[in-house]
Amino acid sequence: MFLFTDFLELIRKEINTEIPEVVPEDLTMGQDGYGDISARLIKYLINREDAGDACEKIMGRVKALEFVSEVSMTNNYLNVWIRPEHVFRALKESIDSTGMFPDVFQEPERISVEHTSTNPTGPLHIGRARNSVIGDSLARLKKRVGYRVTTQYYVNDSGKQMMSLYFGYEKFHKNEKPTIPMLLDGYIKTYRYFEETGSEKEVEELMERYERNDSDLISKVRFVAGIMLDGISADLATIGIKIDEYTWESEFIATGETGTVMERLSADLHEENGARYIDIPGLRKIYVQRRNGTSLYITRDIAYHMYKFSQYDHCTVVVGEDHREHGKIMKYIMNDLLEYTNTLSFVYYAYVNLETGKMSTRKGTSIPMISVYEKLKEKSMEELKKRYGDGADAKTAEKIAASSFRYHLLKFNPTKPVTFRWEDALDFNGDTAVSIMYSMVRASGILNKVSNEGAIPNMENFPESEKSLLLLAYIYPYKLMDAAKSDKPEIIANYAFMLSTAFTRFYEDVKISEQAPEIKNRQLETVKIFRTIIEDACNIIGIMKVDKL
RNA sequence: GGGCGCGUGGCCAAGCUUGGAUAUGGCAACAGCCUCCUAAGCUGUAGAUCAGGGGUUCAAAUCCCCUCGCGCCCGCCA
Repeated sequence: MFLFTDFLELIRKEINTEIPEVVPEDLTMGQDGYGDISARLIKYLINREDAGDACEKIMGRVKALEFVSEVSMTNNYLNVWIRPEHVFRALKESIDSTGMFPDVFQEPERISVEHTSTNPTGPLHIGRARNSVIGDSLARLKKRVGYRVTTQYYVNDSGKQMMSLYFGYEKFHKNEKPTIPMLLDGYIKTYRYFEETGSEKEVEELMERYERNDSDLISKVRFVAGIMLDGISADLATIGIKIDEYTWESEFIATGETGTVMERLSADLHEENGARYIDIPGLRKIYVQRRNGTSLYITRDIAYHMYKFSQYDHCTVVVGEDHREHGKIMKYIMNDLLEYTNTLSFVYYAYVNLETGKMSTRKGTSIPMISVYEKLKEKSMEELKKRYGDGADAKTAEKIAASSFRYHLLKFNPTKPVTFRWEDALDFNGDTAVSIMYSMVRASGILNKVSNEGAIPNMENFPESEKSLLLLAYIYPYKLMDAAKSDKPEIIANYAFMLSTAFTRFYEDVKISEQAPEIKNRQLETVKIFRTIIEDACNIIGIMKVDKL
């Protein structure tokens, strides 16, 4: 996966000669105020008679490592101080030779990340955008650690909501040239019409025709859905998200794949009044075919996953928390019933609420992602004008808007419900994309304005602020591995903010342009290291690079 | 009713997977810092019964049980 000098492993090897049970998780770096690296040995030492002896030996061995300057043993923790020049060199060598830290090599696994997959019944709203932001960052993260990644959007064009969209167009706007606002209007009116008439019969009929593979209807529905979908893709593009593959759910009906699903599941099928279901241990009956022989959502989703498994070794799906049970069922069906060895994982997120309550496209209470983006752009432009007057750059405002939007939705643990507040979304201070971008701009400013005078860099006298920055930069590979392993892109978002803060402290602490040439040259390299890593991390979480702020 | 998720300073979060040394940040508040590589920044002060109770352990924000509060799911919908 990664190729880099692993100081933690080198220390662990020395510890293992005395305490073989110590695992990588027992060592932490730069996480607390004790040593640069700390090894938690208490649980191995507590019942050991020769603990003192073992510690003495470990300290001697670790101290002898070339990159270690000091060791101590406090409260059964081994604290190790690192010579910053070794960290500096490890970072610099990687960046000089490969342009990145850590260096990566390609993994053989092919991974699919499915995200967004919203019914194309309206523009992307901020709730769904949370899905997109998480999914896209996850895909970028998996790519960064070496996987071959494809992003996917599963277009649900065969359910009640899609039929309602089509029905709304036919009933309220027939023969007009369809546009997104018009379709949305028809959709909202349709739901009101259902409420007034107390019947959804017309749409149910359409659903049945659709299920029966009525090609004329399918092409008409697809046409209407396609207009909405183009709008969604355009919305996604404004925040830097491109989806590699769109798969239409109706395909699986048209090609007969849902029939294949029934065949493959035949050994596990039960029948009730002509409908078919499977039993999931500890759960209710899960119906996979209606009495009238048509397929259900889960049937088509199984067909979709059979397709995905034919192309990818691992599939990750980002879905709302209301799909938790569905996810569990899918895993059981794919791995236990259909006996696939491909792996399937789900990332669940809680919905975005408004202070006034829930969002709903059909009730017209959702906030479109694009309107938040526009407001962000507007506010960025105001701020830029304060600084540059007429020289304010609209492209920069767009990048600020896209980055801020993404960061705002990504930085929190997806399991926590978030309440969208305009004042928070439009804040550019503190833990925000802008302050991270600002640190990059400052780094670039230094590199552009302060020149290297050719002296041999001094490898001593690292100020604390520089050392902290280097140590934090150095733990990037661990953060990447941690985030990729646990499907948590927010770890990278939190890290990016920490790293940018460490840089800003260094920046405030040391005036690089005024340093002696041999210090200055080293510190310019430190800035370059920071810029390389922060750009790398920002690329994963979708924060864009700007020249000026 | 059953299942799942969440509960950390006034507000918003990190930490929980793998129990261990002073619970980490941001916003808001207060006090400072721009003739100096961009102050959308930095420094400092104040602010926490880690929802409550019980248990396991030498050690619990972290693991287990119970209670409370909030959210989600429990369809031949998607």
